[in-house]
Amino acid sequence: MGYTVGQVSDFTGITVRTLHHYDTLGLLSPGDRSPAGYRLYGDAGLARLQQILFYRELGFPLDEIATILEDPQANALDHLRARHRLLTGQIAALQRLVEVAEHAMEVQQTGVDLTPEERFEVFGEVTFDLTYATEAHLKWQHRPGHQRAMARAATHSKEDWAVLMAEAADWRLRLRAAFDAGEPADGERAMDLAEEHRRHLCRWFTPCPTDMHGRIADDFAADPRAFALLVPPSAQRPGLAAYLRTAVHANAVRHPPPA
Amino acid sequence: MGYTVGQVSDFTGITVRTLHHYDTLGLLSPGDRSPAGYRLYGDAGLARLQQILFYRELGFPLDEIATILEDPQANALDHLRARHRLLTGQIAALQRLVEVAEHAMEVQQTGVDLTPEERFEVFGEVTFDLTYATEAHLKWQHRPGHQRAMARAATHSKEDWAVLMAEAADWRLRLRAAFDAGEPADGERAMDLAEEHRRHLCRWFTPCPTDMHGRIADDFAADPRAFALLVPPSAQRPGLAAYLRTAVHANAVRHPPPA
DNA sequence: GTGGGGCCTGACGCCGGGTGAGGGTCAACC
DNA sequence: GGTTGACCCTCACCCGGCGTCAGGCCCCAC
Repeated sequence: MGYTVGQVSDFTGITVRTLHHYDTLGLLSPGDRSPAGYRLYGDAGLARLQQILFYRELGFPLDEIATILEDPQANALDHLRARHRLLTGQIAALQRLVEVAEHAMEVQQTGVDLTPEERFEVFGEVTFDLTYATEAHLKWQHRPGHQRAMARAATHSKEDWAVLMAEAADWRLRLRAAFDAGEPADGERAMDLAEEHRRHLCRWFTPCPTDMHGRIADDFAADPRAFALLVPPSAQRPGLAAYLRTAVHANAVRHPPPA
Repeated sequence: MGYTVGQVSDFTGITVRTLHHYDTLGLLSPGDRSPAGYRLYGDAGLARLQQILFYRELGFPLDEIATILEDPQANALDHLRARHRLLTGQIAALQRLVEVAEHAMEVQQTGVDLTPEERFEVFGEVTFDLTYATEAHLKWQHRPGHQRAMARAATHSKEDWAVLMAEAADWRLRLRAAFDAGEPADGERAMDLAEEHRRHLCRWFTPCPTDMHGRIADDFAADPRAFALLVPPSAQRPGLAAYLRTAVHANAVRHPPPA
């Protein structure tokens, strides 16, 4: 009379090892032992095991299950409430992560048709920092133009990217030359470069009125990681991002957005 | 030149031990060592660490992070997709658990105002199997009358429960007596007992027309755990649940529900 | 030179078991 | 009554992702 570990295992789907484990923990001890030392579980044991499995499913740690079951089930309610809070918290956390993963995937789509070698050819030193790009994506997702820019970027072919990046590289050289030559940030040459950048964005990513352009330049000046996507660190100068920002805003004043 | 573990720890919030761990795993090795053997991390190390933390947040195991980072980021997208599926799956599982927890809490509310001693006094041998009760709650939640019965049960005072359980105990004795005496299940005495049970439910839990009563009796006959809530195992007879079921259905025919 | 902080390596602990190794037990069949 | 194969026992190490000592070196300031 009494079920052996194997039988209990067959009934419940739980492994024999788990029964051993619960026995050594004192969580579920067999009611009896056969002369040969076999564990023998009675109906009470099975009932207790059901309870254990119930709480285990809800994610309770084993020792907490033990206290719930030892305690004459007075305050199971409190434990359940706590678990409920914990579970909903975990759900919220996971949902945030899902969102992050989705944005990361969207970011990763950029240039997805390129082979790794091509990607390296095209993006070169402007390495693709998934960490930051995803964060930025999350930050900017509600800003007008961002979705559109991402969508357009995803459709660029390898040749598009090559042309685009060549233009950008050339523009970078001229920006740095102006900066090094001491051209004033609100002077004509700097403003022309700002305007050129704005048109670059319009052509390749999204229509970019001067006010949007201003916000983008603000981001570049505020966050080095954002600026690094435009000008690789090795090609930067201290103050270059701020210089560009000033030029962009000056250009916006010179060339106000169409009404 | 290069940051020590403590400095990196300060920047990133990660612990020193974790840096050691990642070093021994080969996941993030310091670019250099000081003459004294101190680990020194450069900018490349910090960048890599950022990536690691990004993927770690998403729940990637460390070895998978290693392969993602070693691989020239070709198929990070595949990994992200897999992770996305996994995360959404986890969310769904947790939501099921939350539901279970909610129902368990509702069940546990029954007689919540009673102290453990009172609960024992009142429920006595009809022990409260949270496992089964929660399952039943989930199964029956969309059945009319169930919500109402739970709500009413939650408002019963200790005295209510005492009266209720005494009535039930008395009824159980008479049911068993009829069964033992060989009274036919569709005979008058059995039908009277069925009708008495129906009125008991009406009075204490929810208005219970004969068709609802029939479904309840079906459950008792189909699931021993359900029947155990009405008649404790020690007081049962083989076939008693089926006997009651027949009586209830016979009573429904004799006493059809008001149109 | 000495005190206090930071750094090193090495090793064990945690949770919920999985996965053996090495050996006894049980029922059935030859 | 011996063998086979399925079952059971205990003991003990293994996983991941670190936390947490323990024991000892390094470095700077007083």
